[in-house]
Amino acid sequence: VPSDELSEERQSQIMEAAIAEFARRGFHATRMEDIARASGLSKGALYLYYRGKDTLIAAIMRTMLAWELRAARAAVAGGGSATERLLAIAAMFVAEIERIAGAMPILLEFYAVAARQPAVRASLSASYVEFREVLAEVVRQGIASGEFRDTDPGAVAFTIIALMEGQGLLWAIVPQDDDWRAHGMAAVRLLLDGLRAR
Amino acid sequence: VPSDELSEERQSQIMEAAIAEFARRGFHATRMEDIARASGLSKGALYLYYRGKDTLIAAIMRTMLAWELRAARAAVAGGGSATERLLAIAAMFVAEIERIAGAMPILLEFYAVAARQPAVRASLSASYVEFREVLAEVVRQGIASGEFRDTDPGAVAFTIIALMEGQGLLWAIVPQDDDWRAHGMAAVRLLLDGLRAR
Amino acid sequence: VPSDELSEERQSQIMEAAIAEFARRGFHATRMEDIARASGLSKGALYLYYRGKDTLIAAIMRTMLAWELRAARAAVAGGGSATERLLAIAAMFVAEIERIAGAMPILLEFYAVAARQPAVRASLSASYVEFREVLAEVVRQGIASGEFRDTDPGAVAFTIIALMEGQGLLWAIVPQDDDWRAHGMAAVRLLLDGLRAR
Amino acid sequence: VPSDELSEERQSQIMEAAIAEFARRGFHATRMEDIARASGLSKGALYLYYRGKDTLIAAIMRTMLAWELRAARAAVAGGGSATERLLAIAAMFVAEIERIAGAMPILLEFYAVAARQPAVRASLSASYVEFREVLAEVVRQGIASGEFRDTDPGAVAFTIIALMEGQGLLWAIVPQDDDWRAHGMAAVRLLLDGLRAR
DNA sequence: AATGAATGAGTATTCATTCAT
DNA sequence: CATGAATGAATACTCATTCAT
Repeated sequence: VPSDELSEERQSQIMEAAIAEFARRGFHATRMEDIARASGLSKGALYLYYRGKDTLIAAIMRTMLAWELRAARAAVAGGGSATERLLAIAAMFVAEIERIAGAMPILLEFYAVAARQPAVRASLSASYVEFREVLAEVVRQGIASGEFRDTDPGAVAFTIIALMEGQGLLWAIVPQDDDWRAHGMAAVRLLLDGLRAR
Repeated sequence: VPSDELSEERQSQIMEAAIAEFARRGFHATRMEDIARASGLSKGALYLYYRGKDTLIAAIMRTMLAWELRAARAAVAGGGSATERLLAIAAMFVAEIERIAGAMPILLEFYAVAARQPAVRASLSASYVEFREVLAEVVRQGIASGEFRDTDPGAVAFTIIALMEGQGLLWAIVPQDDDWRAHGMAAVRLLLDGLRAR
Repeated sequence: VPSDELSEERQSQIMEAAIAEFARRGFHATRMEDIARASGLSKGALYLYYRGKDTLIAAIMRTMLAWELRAARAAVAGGGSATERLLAIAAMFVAEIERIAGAMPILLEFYAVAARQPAVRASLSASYVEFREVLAEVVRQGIASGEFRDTDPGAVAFTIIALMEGQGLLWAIVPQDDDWRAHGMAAVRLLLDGLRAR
Repeated sequence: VPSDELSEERQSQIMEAAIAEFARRGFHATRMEDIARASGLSKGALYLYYRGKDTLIAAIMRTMLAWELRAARAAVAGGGSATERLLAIAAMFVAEIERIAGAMPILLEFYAVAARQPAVRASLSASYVEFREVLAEVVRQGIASGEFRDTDPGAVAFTIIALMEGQGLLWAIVPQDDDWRAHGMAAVRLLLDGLRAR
């Protein structure tokens, strides 16, 4: 089990190849040999860096989750009014979906796995809670500043996340709608309209 | 190759067992023998009524899709104002999610499959389009009656569907939140608030 | 287990269908259901008249063997000189091969089975011995009458049979040669020339 | 997918085991696991060197065909009169049959397969034509040298081949006759007697 | 560290046979 | 006699994983 800091390059080399192959064929239909070939390494080398296929899948899940969280925090960190920050998050989400377009099927398989494996579900759930808290805080600030009317911040956060996730889902299934980007943002504006103090 | 009207009872007998097993273990981890045992039939009998595992999965997908569509149409068919009818749809959706609670993991695997198989994606996509049209029509009526302000009906319909799907997704992943039902309806009310003419 | 004399018509009904199917697909690739369909009976009925697939195959073998033997005896029974009678046998053989053309692949599978199963080989062997004796007797008469020179009748009989069987084999494999019939008879004439007293 | 020159040793290792098992039990009754055990390799290794059972069978057929052709050419290549060379071929054939004694049932199954599969039949047919041409040429030389009387060389070649094949067939079926070797050669001498110029 | 040949557990599917009606 | 739904044993093939080199 190599541990050189430098050869963790191997790990991402493998993960990159794995993501590509998993996206193309799915977790189950992708053989370790496919990943080996795509990574330019040997089958045996894969097991030098990951304990096995399941471990590799789990590592990918962790990584993708980290990406999303990082992006979300970055969006919230930006300044501006509560409305502006929520819009920024929405925009980030839409952009993120487009960025990992090819890997989207993996996300869906990820969810499918999570729905069944408590351990996987737990980490996903944790990051959801964290994300929800981030959003709720923004909403809370909006209410405090008189920008939003008085509503349950948790419910609003839940709604936004559900909306974003649902958009990602539809995007993966429905034939690429040109209106996709517009619809995504329009959806959030509708929400914000409902939220605005009158 | 039995084809008696009466023995289509076998088909649902098998499908019922298959849904339970698939939900518990997933498409791949479920062996035909598991389904046989759960259905009280023999392995061979399964193949008397379904050409194979894939065919069985496809049949389940079709059936679940049909359930959803039927429920949606029923909800819209109810009378009342546009707002009332959209709320009815939302309530139906929440109820439906609870009804098929155990089968939810199947839906996620269903999406995962759809994201990769054009044929599956096509039917799912078609039912999405149909559903969107149903919702858009309600929105259009709401606008005509002065109940809603003037917005893009298609965008609103897209938003509602995304919201519903996202809720289902979160529901499957996040530890059963007691606020689930409340959140789900609150989310739609937020939307309707944003939609209401002022 | 029906035993009416009349319903042994069923047996030939089944055997006829079985021969056709076996010839088309081979012993192994033919399913009992194929035979049932071809015979116009139900799968269960087959087992009313034959204990099983193997029994049916054995019955077919017995029947085909009986055909050949009957034809051989008929040919020898005809009058004429030894040469004429041997030619008659050869002609009969050629005709027989053409008659059962469609069933020829069955004969080859028959041999393949016989080469491995002692019981099957035994009956085939017995009929070979009998046939050889019939031929040897004709040769013996030819020698006694001064028509043939003095040779080992058994060796000649063996030769003729080998020649006939070999012709059948080649006929089944080699693209239908138009010269087939001519070659077959020419071969025997060559033999008879070698046999003739000088 | 090993391809080293060295590890084609594996291929013959497997083929050798397969021939033994196929001869004992037949193509169909032999399971891949039987071959694996007999070869001292694992089931998986078999598929490393042959795409599957059918491929393995086809390879064996090709190999056995090549053996026969090589032996035939070698026999013809020997010098001597036409009569001597034809006798050499016959002797070679008899020897060859004895050499592959254990594999004879495979040859019969081979023929059974060939009678049904055009592709297999084609290669067998091609080698038959080639062999026939080799023999016909010897006969032609014998006629030219005045050793044989004037006959159709093709018919003679056909006759010899049929005789040889028929002998092999009988040998596989009939209880091992001690006279076998004598009969085989006697049969050819009869033919040559018929052929000799007078 | 890396390789890739070897392993063998795991499973969908087929089909001869049975038996309740 | 006849049916055909039901059974379950049997098997080719795949692929994650290991380990000698």
